[in-house]
Amino acid sequence: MQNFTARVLTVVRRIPPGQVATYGDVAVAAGKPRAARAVGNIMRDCKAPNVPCHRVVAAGGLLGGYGGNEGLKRSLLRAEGLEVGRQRIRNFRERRWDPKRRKSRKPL
DNA sequence: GCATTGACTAGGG
DNA sequence: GCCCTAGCCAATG
Repeated sequence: MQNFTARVLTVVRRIPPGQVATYGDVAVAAGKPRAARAVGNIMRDCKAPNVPCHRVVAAGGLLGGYGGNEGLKRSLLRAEGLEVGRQRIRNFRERRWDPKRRKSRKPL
């Protein structure tokens, strides 16, 4: 078992390109469905380069933030094939990462 | 250990 | 569709 932070980073790392997850989704995948806020705080640090923090957005498809460079976040997401509006992702529902699809662990 | 902060979320007006 | 409020959690001083 690792710290919540470590789990969150691991989860975010598993988000494939072209897809996005909300802070709440990440929190759920990390084991604490109510820690969306904490997830945001952890992202804020975002010191791990292997963690695509720009793929983590707010609920409803809102962009959320990006250390003050939210414009950059829009560009990155758009570059991955997402339809980003002024402050919301249009095809968010289609591009939302499915945490249930995490690594098929060979159910036997 | 307590108080404050913050890339959050859901609900009500 | 927008603004405000209450709840929740980890990190930091």
